[in-house]
Amino acid sequence: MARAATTSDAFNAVAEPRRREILNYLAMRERPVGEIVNLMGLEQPSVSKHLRVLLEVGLVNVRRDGRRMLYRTNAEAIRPLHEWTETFARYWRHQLSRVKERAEGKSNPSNDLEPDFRPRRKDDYGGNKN
Amino acid sequence: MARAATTSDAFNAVAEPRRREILNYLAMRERPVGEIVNLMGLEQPSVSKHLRVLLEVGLVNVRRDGRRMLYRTNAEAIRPLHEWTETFARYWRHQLSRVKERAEGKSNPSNDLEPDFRPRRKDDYGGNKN
DNA sequence: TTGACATATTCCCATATGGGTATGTAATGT
DNA sequence: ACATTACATACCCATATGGGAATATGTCAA
Repeated sequence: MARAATTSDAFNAVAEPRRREILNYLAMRERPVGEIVNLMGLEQPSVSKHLRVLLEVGLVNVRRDGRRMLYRTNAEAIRPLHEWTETFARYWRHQLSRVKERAEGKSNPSNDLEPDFRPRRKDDYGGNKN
Repeated sequence: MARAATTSDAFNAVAEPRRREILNYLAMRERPVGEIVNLMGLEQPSVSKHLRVLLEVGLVNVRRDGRRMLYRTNAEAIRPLHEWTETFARYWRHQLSRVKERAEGKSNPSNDLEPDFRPRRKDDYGGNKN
């Protein structure tokens, strides 16, 4: 199996930075595709494809206006993400105290391998690479 | 270019449902890898690989305990996601009124192609497929 | 040292990608 | 009907994937 489709849900759709950018643009007001193409330095087809993904997961709406298609962010669809992250809020509010303690000096010399994890390999032990 | 690496940021890392599941498990308390393997129906190597991704983007911490590795969610790293979604909160709070209006009957008969977008293709017009 | 246990890493492969280029299609103007 | 504008799709390709199986590494115990 490969990675899940970007259209499988909002989480996958917003994983792409470009799409988050688009959602930001389209949140304040609806815009035609061409305008987004100008705002971002991307080719029109790429923008259209991103919009398609966003549309499929319901993150944007469209409306036709003559030959233009006016897209707009459907904020409602972002709510599930907000709610999922919200369930962790109580934890980071708790962890604040712990993080502060640590910053104040009680570093744990050798235990606690933290933000940069461990060496991938102790040495080049000659496993057949590639 | 292909899709961005899952390790490029928290957004990409949490796009994978399994990883969100893991984050949920590890939020309440730290757990050894084996326990996660049992909780989810996955092989140990897969779990380790997911944990690696989460570790690289700082979504979890590790601590060694004998031969076991105890992982735990670092809620702090989820905050950026929470904040990004939060910027849309004011929009969905606004849109509520609009959505209600629509539900109450003023449907826009033919304009407004909405949650199911348009036909991909009018007919099979014989472009050389594959 | 040897063995067992707990994890991590490597190797495999099918699949979905995002970008660009080329082309199809819909709506408008003349 | 024809040209033009505004998008959408098709096609190509390099790349990163997630899963399983096999294997390596690290730690403790006897």
